[in-house]
Formats: sequence, C-alpha cells, structure tokens
Amino acid sequence: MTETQARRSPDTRERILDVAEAAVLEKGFAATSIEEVIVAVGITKSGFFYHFPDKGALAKALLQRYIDREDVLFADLFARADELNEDPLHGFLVGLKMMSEVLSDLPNGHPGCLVASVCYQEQLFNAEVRELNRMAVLRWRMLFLERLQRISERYPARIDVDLEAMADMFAALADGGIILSKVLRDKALLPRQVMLYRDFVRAVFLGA
Amino acid sequence: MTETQARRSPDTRERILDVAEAAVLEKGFAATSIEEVIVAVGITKSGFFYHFPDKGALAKALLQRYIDREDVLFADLFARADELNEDPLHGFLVGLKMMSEVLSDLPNGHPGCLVASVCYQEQLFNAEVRELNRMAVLRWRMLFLERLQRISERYPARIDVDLEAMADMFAALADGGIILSKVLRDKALLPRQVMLYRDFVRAVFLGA
DNA sequence: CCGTCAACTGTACCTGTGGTACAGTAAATC
DNA sequence: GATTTACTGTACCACAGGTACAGTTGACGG
Repeated sequence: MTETQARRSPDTRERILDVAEAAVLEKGFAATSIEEVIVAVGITKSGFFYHFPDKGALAKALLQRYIDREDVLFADLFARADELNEDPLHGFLVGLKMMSEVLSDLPNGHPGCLVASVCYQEQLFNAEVRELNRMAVLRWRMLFLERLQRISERYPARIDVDLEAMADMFAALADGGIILSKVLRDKALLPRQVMLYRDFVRAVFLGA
Repeated sequence: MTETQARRSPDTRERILDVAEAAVLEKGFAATSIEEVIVAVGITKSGFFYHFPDKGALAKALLQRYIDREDVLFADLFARADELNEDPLHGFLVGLKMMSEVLSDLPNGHPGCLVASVCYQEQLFNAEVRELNRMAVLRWRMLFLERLQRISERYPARIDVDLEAMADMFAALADGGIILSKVLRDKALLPRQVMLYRDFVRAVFLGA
C-alpha cells in the first residue's frame, strides 16, 4: 500500500540525483562522469544503469526535479508576499525583495541554473529535455505576466512597456545574472540585478 | 616581411575555428567532436593537433576570437551612434536601438553567446579561459558604466539606481535573453529585452 | 517457509573520443 | 640546396559511456 521501496539503502535514485546535481552545477554536465557519481553514492555502474537507461535520462531527471523545486519556491515565496500584502503591486515588490534575499543567502553563492546549464550543453537538441525546459520557462512567464496584468489594472503603467517582455525579463536577468556572477565570482551581482528589476517595476507602475 | 603563411590552403586554423564555432553554438562544446570538425575542414587529426595542443586550446581560441569580435562590434556601434548624436543619453539610446536591430537581423536567430556557453561547460574551471571571460565581462561593464556616468552628469537620475549594476544589466539581459530565445525558439525575445533595457534607461534619466 | 520481485553486484566486453608519438612529405622561403 | 612551415599517415593508448547478462540479497505476499 505505502511505497516502501527502500531495500538496501533509502532512495538510492534520489542520492544519485543529489550527487549529480552538485557536480553538474559545479563543473557542467559533460565534465561529470558516471564513475565519480557512483563512487560518491557507493554503488556500482550496474546500479546506476538500473535507475537510468543512459546519461541523458539522468539529465532529464535532474532537470525535472530542479524545475519542480523552483516552481514550488516561486509559488511559496509569492504566496507569502501576498499574505503580507493585499495590494498586487506591493505584494510583487515584497516578493522580489524576498527573492533577492533568497538568492544572496545561498551558502556558496547561488547554485547556478540547471535550465541554462542544460540549454548550453549538448542536451539542447534532445527533444524531450528541450520541451521540459520550454514548458518551465513558459510557466514562469505566465506566473509573472498574470501578476503584472493584475498590477496594471490598479496602477496604469506610466511607461509604455510590453508586459510579456517584462515578465520574461525576470528569468532573463536571473539566468544572465547567474552567468555574470559565476564569471566575475561576485555573489552579490545576482541579487543586485533582481533589485534593479524591482526598481524598474516600481518605475513603470509608480513613476520615478 | 608580409605574413604569407598560406601553404596548402589559406588559413586552415581560421577555418577550423569557423567550423568549430558554428558547431559549438549549435550543440555545445562537449558535443562537438574533433573528428567532425576535421572532416568538415578537410584535414587530418594530426593537422588539428598541429594547430591546437588540445581541445581546451580550441575553446580558448574560440572564446578569444569571439570576444575580440564582440568588442569591435560594441565599439563600432556606439561610435556610429555617437556620430549621429551629440548628447550622451540620446547617443546611448540610439546605440541600444541599433543593438536590438543587429540582434534581430541575424539570419538564423542570434548565434548564442560563447561566453555563456564556455561558462556552462567544463571549461569554467580552467583558469586561463575563466580569466579571459572575466576580463571581457569587466570591459563591457566599464564600457557601459562610463556611458551611464556621462549621462548622469547631464541628466540627474530620477530613480536612485546603482549605475554599476545597471551597466551589468545589459550583459545579464543579453545572456539571459539568448538562453530564453533558445529555449522558447523565439528570435524576437532577445531584441525585445534589449528594447526593454532601453526603456529602463530612459525612465531612469528622463522619467516616465 | 517458499517463491517472487525489486534492487542491486560482478564480470566481461565494445565503441567513440581525446590524445600521444613520431616518421614522412610538399611547398614556400632563405 | 637547406631549412622551415604546414601538414599527412600510421599506430597506439586511456577513459567514459554504454551493453549484456548472470548472480545475489533482502523484503513481501501467499
């Protein structure tokens, strides 16, 4: 009835994903060998291939888990912000502030974005993974677009901007900010970009 | 006296870079094999390793050439914009417009950013390549920061923003925009983000 | 208590890719 | 004519990503 699947060790599959995720975010997917993963997890190659048919399936599972977690994070964060604030604009602004704090409080800097990572690896032209990625980005667009539209109903935009582009802007800035943070090794860069986005949102709906 | 180095075929090294760049931007560095490159160029493996000690050196050369070209593109574009306009703000705004047009006019969409590509591949922790990347990003920061500072002297900012963050914002938006464009397969997304950045700049220095 | 099944281990083997080593060669240059 | 540059050709190696498949062990259901 209950899914008690733990035989030798609890959730080997999940532990593979944990180890692999850390390695991929640190040095990229291609540079992460199955060998090092199985050594760290303490299983054999056969054990790995029992859980994943090939390395591509690992990438897919990694991405899926990452996207699911991000979706929950986004939803939770804005839900909390909304609780604290009735007004859609101020709720959004509080949410962005919280987002900035979450991103700056991560221990060793932000982990990096698996969506971007997979995008820039060879997995881009794997149709399944590409579609997973696409859907995630479209969900983020909708999440932000809905909020921006609700805001614009109450606060007519003072600057004529494309709200869809503005919704995408957050994801673009986050992914780009992660890249710049990595390249410059400056943890503060990413949260600062989020705060700049917040400044822009405020300027659009409240003016200077 | 003159550098006539063309023996069999003109600039084999350059042709290797051309083929490799196209392949890397299409499917990533790891997925681009030396084999396919040499077949396309029409040389042997020995020929390849005559020009590059290893695949890492190819990555470095690729990145170097890409950065040099981008630097020239940026400089040319803003120089032209400045010629057309005395005012620093309007020169910058015209330059951004031109940038947006350049990015949307690329035949098969934008090529993708090699800086980001290399950042997300295993080459990130190769010290030499990492430093090359870092210096390029810092140059872009300075280029934009100088302009923003010159603008702010004549147009006091109406919104209290961090000019350095705003300088970085362009690079972040470009890299992030490329990722989103790739994932959503929407060519128009990147130029639209550049135009949004332009809207932001105008809002900061001119108000709504 | 016995059989089945999930979750592995162990061994062997194959392929492709990156890379090394080095000898030879054609054409330009001195 | 000698040297240098820009390669070709052959041979070989290591390692990562698999494939194939037989065997093992612990939990669960009957």
